[in-house]
This record gives sequence, C-alpha cells and structure tokens, in this order.
Amino acid sequence: MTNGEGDGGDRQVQERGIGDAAHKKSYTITCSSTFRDAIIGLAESKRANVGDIARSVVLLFPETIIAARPDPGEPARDDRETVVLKSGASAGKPWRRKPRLQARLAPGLTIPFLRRALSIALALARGHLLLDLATPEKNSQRALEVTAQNALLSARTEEVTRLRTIVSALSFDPLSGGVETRDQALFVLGLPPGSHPDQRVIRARFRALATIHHPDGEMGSHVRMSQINAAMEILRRGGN
DNA sequence: TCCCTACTCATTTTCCGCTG
DNA sequence: CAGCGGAAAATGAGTAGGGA
Repeated sequence: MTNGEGDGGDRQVQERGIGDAAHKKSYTITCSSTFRDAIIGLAESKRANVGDIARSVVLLFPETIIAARPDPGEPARDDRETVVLKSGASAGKPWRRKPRLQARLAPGLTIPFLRRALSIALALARGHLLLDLATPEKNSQRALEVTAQNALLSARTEEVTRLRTIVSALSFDPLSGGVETRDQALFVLGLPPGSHPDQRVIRARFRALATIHHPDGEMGSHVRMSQINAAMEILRRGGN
C-alpha cells in the first residue's frame, strides 16, 4: 500500500479539508458479540461503517452526555469469537479472542467512551431516546437523553440550514419564463449551451439534481424541480 | 471524453509483543 | 506457552489530474 507521503495530491486533500491519515488512530473496541452484531447491523442498515457511526455521535453529542451513558462493557469470559487465518505462515490456525469492532478515528478517545458513543447510536436507531422525549422530568437519565436528543436535533438543523445556503448559492436561478428551449434546458441541468450530451449523461445529471431539489427532500425546491422535469422532457423529446 | 496513473482513506487481515 | 490485544500491513474503493 502507499504510505501516505504523497506531495501534490496530499496537499490537495488537506486543502479540501478531507483530513489526513496521520491524525487518525485505529481503535480496537472490545465488546460483547451481541453489541458487536447490533452495531454492525446498524451500520449496514444505514449504509455506513462503524467509524462513521462513532464519529457522528462524538461530533454531535457533548462529551458529558456520552460519558454519562452506561458503558455496554467488555464481553463475558465465555463470549469469544474464533478467527481462522486465511493465509500466511499460520494459515488455518484458529484464534480465539474477544469480540471486537475496529474503527479509525481521531486520537485521544478511549474504548469505553467509544462503546458509550456507539450505544447512543443504537438507542437512537431503536427509538429509545425519542420515547423519552415525552417525559423529560421523570428522572435524570431521561433528562440526559432528552438533552442528547435536542443536541442532535439542534446540530442537524444547523447543518441543514448551512447546506441550504450552499445549495442555494450553487444552484441555477429558476428561469422566470419557464423552460422552453433546448439551451434553457441545458442551463437548468448545468450543461453548456449548445452541447449535445448523450442520454446517459442527461439521466445522470437529472438524477443528481432531483436528489437535491426534490420537494420532499430537505433542500427541496418545487420551482427548481418543475424546471428540471421540464428540461428533462425537452432533452428527451429532442433526442440526442 | 475516455483511460490511465497516482494518491488518500477505510476496512480487513495478520502478526508480534506482552501478560498471566 | 498460550491467549490476548494493539497496531501494522494488505487490500479495496474512490477520486483527481493529465495525456491521448
């Protein structure tokens, strides 16, 4: 594998703010097999990975909220997974070890803290925190969970507002007279006027824009979506 | 416009050193 | 000495840039 010492490309990645491997650490999170399976299942259902889930909770929730969560804990003494090496000098040899999750995250975190963060993600996914929203005064644990939920909602609202601003700034201005010509259709789809993109490109562009501007979406715009549909219709009729 | 190359990052697999 | 855990190595996916 490459060693991450690239020059130009590395600079570009850092400038885009994607991050760099040197400032991440690989964590081995030992946990019960039940907890491990639940987190993996959650990750698969969300089309994410364990690192994404842990990162989301760590970013969105105050440290005190995560620390206040009960630690799901280490696996029981008889709770072990067997791993059989598939290659190398020890191929075929079975290894018994504690069930684990692995993730690459920023350094400075502890395993119990990450287990707590993942348990919050699990509780959210199962709707446990939402249930507690209705009865915040019942006890302090529930109050903590409501605070956590509110923190999540607040951060999410902020993010949506920010994304709306970005999408609005980057999107086409709706045409006052609607979409009537081929050039106008190309403009709406963000394609150069006079160009002749094939249907594959047009469909791909339509799908990308529809994902952003569909009225049911968080960034939705009924006017833009109507003009995107009209543009698609013109380019489809016109053939290419 | 397409393809190839170079690169980063995430995930999976493996191994080595520590501990009981 | 075997089990265990941390982390390195291997592998795969994704993306940008440049040249044909």
